[in-house]
Amino acid sequence: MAPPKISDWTKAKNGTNANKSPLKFDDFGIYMRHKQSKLVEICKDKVDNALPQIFKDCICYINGYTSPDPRELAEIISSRGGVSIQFLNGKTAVTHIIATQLTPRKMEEFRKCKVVKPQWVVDSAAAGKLLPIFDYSIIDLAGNNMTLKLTKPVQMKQPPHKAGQDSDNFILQFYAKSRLHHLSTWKSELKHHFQSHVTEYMTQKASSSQKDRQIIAHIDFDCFFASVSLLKFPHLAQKPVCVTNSTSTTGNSSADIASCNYIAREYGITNGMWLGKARQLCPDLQCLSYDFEAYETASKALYDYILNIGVDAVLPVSVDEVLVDISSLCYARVNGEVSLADAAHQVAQEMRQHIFESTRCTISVGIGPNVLCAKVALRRAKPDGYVVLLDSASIDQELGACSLKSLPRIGPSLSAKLSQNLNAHTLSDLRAYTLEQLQKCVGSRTGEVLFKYCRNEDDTDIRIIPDRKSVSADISWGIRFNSLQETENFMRSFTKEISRRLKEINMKGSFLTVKLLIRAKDAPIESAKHLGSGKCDSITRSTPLYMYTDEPDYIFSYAWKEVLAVNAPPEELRGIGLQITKLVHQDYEDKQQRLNFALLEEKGKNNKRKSGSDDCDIPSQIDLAVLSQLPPSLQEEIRKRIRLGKVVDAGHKEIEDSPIQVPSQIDPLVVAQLPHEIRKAIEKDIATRGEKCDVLPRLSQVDQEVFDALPEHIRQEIMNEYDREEKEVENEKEMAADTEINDEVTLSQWTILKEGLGENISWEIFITLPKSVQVQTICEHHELKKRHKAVGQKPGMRDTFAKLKGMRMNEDDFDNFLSGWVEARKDIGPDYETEKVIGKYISDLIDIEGNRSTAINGVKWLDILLKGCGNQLWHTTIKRLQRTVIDKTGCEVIF
DNA sequence: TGTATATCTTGG
DNA sequence: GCCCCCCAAGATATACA
Ligand SMILES: Nc1ccn([C@H]2C[C@H](O)[C@@H](COP(=O)(O)OP(=O)(O)OP(=O)(O)O)O2)c(=O)n1
Repeated sequence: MAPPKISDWTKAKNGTNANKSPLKFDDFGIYMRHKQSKLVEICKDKVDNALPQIFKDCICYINGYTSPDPRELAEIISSRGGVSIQFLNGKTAVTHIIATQLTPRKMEEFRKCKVVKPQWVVDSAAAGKLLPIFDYSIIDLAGNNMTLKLTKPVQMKQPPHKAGQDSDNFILQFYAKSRLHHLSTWKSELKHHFQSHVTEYMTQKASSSQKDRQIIAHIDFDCFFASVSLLKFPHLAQKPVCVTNSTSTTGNSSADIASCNYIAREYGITNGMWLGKARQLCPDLQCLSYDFEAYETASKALYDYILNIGVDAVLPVSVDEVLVDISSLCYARVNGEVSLADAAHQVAQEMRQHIFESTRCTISVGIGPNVLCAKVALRRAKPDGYVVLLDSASIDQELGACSLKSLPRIGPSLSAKLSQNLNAHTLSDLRAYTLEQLQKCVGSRTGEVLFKYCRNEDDTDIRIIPDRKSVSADISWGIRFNSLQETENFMRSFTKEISRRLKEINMKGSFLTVKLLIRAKDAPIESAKHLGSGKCDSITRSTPLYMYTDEPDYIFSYAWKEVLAVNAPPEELRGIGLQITKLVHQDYEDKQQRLNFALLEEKGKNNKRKSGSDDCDIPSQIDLAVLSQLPPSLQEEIRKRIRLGKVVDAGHKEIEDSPIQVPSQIDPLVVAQLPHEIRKAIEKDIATRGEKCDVLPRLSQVDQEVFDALPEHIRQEIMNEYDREEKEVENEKEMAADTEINDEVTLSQWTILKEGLGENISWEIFITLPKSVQVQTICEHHELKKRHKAVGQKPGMRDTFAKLKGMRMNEDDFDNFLSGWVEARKDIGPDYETEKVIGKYISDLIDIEGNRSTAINGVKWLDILLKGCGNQLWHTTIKRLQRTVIDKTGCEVIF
């Protein structure tokens, strides 16, 4: 089965498609029940003792469309002593499957049974005896499904795919059957979907719902997988059931139970428990198989509904679980008769009714003023109910009594810590501690969260769905390699998989982390769970990729290097993970590249002509490895500009040593958007040459619009670069004394130099350079700094800044200026130039005018303006400005 | 003090 | 056949300046 996909998740918004459920699940459910009861009737009434009871030992499952139709077939069978069922109850021993054709999936499922065509039933009845099934089999003797032969060969008896030998198929099959993989993938897709959706809503709704008290609803299907899987086996609904991969009916199975119904829970069975243990608790436990498609369908019904009622914000928690802001929805219903709580009750009831009608599964709803309270309310509501927790008395009561472990963000580890160190088991236990005590015990951030929890507060803002920061794949099941070759086979397939995932979301990354799970020394060779990982040591190694990439072979080359570096025996490997970070959207990259080359051409026209050469100014040497790691398009550009005759091979291993030439003037924008590691490499190269070249473009050279279009983490990185440069200028005086060169460059001088030249160049290499180059390099280092200093002194002013600087502003003017700045750039983030001017302005306010309060209040105002803003850049800016004020005033505790 | 990466924790 | 123990984010820890 292909990885799950929610490509056509609803795009309906309130209005157009309102109340129009695309599903007819309600009808479907009724239809199923009807059908089921009809069949029972048939079985009971139509037994006819006058007919030969040829089917008396047969239990036949009629699958899908048949001719004669299933009803008629059932009649033939039951009237002759047989049992026919139209629904598999999971584990009943069916003797015959009656089907015209089977999907590969079903084929797999029914491998053990006799699968025969409907005509077998008809002919046997006519003959008055069971005919041999041979002529009626839909499976030929070679083991191929005859009816499907034309499309795709079906492997009937193939042994399971091995991770190290048939890696592609192993990975495919593993993920197709992994519920945790489905769960994770669904969540990612849902989050992505609602990321764009929410922004549309929020722009209008933010202001109104921020003022009123927020109302959050936490919605969750009851025992989701179990409920949905039960739809097809309604006769088991009153029995203890669970959903699991295991097909065995007895024995000590190590299969996970994904979900069990509430009847099973009475026996102490829980989600995630092994089937073997659950059977000990309840021998009568019924097993259902996964039905991922049906889970998607039910989930879609829920999310469709949520969108159609026009909520203020949606935060998907899982495929079956969602947090929604229903503030507007509730407030709109409030009038003289209807209180806010009444409105919340109505909304919850309507939700529950609608979802049951459309899915035949029950949801529970918890409603509260924040996520914490909604979650607690949900717990009390389960199963099949709802709880509204809006008045402070009941909130106090419910939350205080809550066991810590049941609260969001408090898992086994944290709750153990709290119980051991603070002897706290409920929120009211925790109330006795100060913020500082809590932080000391569990860390600053978590301490703050707990402190707020105790006061029924929770800052979680469900409107913020941050950008994706990583893409990863893990497998820690079925990993059993006999040789390094098998490990390599797997890694090749696995890098293909991660590449596929990157391409699927149109992203590339520039940083790789490899995780290896290695059998722990005290763990047995074979884990308790069949082909499981058992207890392992985890080793992670990471490396830059030197370019934004989604290419499987390229990623493999680095991943494999890391795997080899760990040097673990292949036999001991139990799990492997790949993670790609420092992501960019492919769109960005394309756009930027086009932009940059347009700019390059422009520059060529304006600047290069007068130097008399349209070639690069100062050709020089660069490590070919560095060049080959640049994005292909950039490589091409460089080659064009230096007229490199032959094309550089992408496989840089063979040609590592041959030096090529590179222009010293690379477009600053191109440099600015390169991954940090590459910029460092170029810096290193150019600095080592001792040429006068400023790798990091001056700030004024960076086009603001282009800068804004860059992904956040890159903008952040560029800003950091400038920060670093600035600090160096400040330190220059102290360093100057150290860099007098006499006979030898000392190591201490080197450590200082290193910073400016790029960290990758080693002392050993530097010392081998000719003295003249060393001197030149160091001189260059100083030159570089002086120029940066000059830049810092005359930043390019725009009109607004001139105003800010020249005008004698009062506090309101300043605050208005800040408001305007935030309003214009709230989403794209601050521009550094304005930030610098503001920084200078507040410095001057304090230093020259002695006006501390305007400076302090201005920065505080900025903080208030950006409360709840998801853009990290703004928060970094605020921090920096706060730091400026703190430094200038010498007062640490203002903010 | 901060930044960058490694590791742990959480949740469904 | 047994069985399909994923994956992303946030916080803290650690290393280094
Ligand atoms: N260890 C787990 C926990 C959950 N799930 C899957 C199956 C669940 O049906 C689904 C939703 O998880 P919930 O925690 O919401 O649990 P249920 O919906 O099964 O039950 P409840 O009524 O307690 O929500 O996620 C799983 O595969 N393995």
